[in-house]
Amino acid sequence: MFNIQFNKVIREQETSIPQHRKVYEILRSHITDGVFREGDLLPSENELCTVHKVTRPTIRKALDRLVNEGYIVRHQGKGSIVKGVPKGVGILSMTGTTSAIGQDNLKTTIILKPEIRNWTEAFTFPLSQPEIESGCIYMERLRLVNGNPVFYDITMIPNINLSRFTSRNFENKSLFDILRKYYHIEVRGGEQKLLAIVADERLKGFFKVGSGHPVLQLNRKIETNRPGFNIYSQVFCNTDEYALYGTF
Amino acid sequence: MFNIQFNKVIREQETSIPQHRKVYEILRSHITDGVFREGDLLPSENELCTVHKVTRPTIRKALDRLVNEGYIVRHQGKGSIVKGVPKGVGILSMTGTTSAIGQDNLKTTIILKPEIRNWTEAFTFPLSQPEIESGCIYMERLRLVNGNPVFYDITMIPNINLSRFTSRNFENKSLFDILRKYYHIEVRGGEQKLLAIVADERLKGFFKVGSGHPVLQLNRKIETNRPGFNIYSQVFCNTDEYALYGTF
DNA sequence: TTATTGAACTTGTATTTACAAGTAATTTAA
DNA sequence: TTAAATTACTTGTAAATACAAGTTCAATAA
Repeated sequence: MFNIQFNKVIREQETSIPQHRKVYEILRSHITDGVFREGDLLPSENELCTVHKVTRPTIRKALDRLVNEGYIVRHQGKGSIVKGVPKGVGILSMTGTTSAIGQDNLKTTIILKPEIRNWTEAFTFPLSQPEIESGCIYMERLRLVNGNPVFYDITMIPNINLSRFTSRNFENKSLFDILRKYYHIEVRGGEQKLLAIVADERLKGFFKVGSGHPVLQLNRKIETNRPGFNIYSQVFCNTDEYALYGTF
Repeated sequence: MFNIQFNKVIREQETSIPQHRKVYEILRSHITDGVFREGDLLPSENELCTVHKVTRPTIRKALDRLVNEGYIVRHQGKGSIVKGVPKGVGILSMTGTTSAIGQDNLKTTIILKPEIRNWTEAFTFPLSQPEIESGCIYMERLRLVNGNPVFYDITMIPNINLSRFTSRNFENKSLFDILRKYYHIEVRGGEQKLLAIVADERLKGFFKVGSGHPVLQLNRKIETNRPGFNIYSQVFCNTDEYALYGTF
């Protein structure tokens, strides 16, 4: 009796992260890193139980999340089959262009290095008082897919507790990876507005297109695990070659 | 012992739908129908247990899904708070324009009544052999929001076991409600491609816009609970007045 | 009166147990 | 040899139990 208590305390000292979440993270990384590949059969729930030293409901909670996010499908009687990394989930239901396209074909040119600015509004999204007071980090980037300029995005982040942020290198790196790795900021969800516009002079220059060219515009507010810390971005896409793809 | 078994058998004769799903459906409909409104505190999990005569894990599974779909948020120590019907989830992560906009402001004009056609492809999505062989039901509609033409959509559905389908009335009604109600077909998920185009002659006429007007184009494949039965649709949106809105 | 404590709620996590139901391969009977 | 039945897996559902942890409010002590 006392032993169980004791072990629990020890475990929570180590992490305080719930078991089902840890199992989820492990399995997820095994899929993204290619340990499990598309079509593979995951170890059975009971096997996972013994490996991770938890019970079935805990394993199932981890698997539930993987199903929800599209990493696996489950079949009664057969097992859990890896669907792979939800590819196209990309820019519509995910957060960055990097995760949408994949790092290989994506090159990033910094149009405007991160700098600190004042703001009162972010792409039609209203700001909270703390957000306004802390100011924002402003950045402009052009993304090239296979050498062609496809995305032009403006990012605005509240300047709260982000030491050395403006001096980091964002070329060919995911902003969200950096936020996760160095600042423990994770994306929880968000909202977006989508519209079709005609390229203005600036966009015509970036995308190397003529007059009257249609461009897809995305305004988004991205919510994080840090309450009140939202990331705002405006993305313009030239969809001539690459349509935006998403699943739901 | 025997009694428990017995009750279970009876229950399953009645429905065969899992308890957590039934609770989910009830709570969901209570939110969509306005029994619970935005900001309301849902009955506590224990209260729901006694009301629905199930245990907490079952209730929690139902609530989990409501959280995932954005109907409620939960706060430890406080309770479950109703967020309302996920509005903007609309056209980007949901299925129809009706559910995106709401029935009130939406009027539908049938441009081309449902008719049976042959098909070999559906908006760049490849078709399976059974789908090709069964033919498709083809339909064109124009949707007006507050009197303005905003959506023009083409729908293609495999002609499998849909008796009296072509004679049904689709004006101001959700196609997906009809499929759910009369044919027990439910949407499971789907994929979509998004791009910005310039309005052609036909679209210029529908949307009453001039030359060079940008239009948002959506090609989507919608998967259902009936294996191999997919709905294909192509939606054109005039985003001048109404930007597409979505959450993730 | 004001700050603090504590009790009574709420949801969050986790285990244990049991059986239902689908799948696949093996064994058995024709 | 072939078809049917068995068995040994798999995931799906559900209950009963326990405690952790956050919230709220009323009772208590300063």
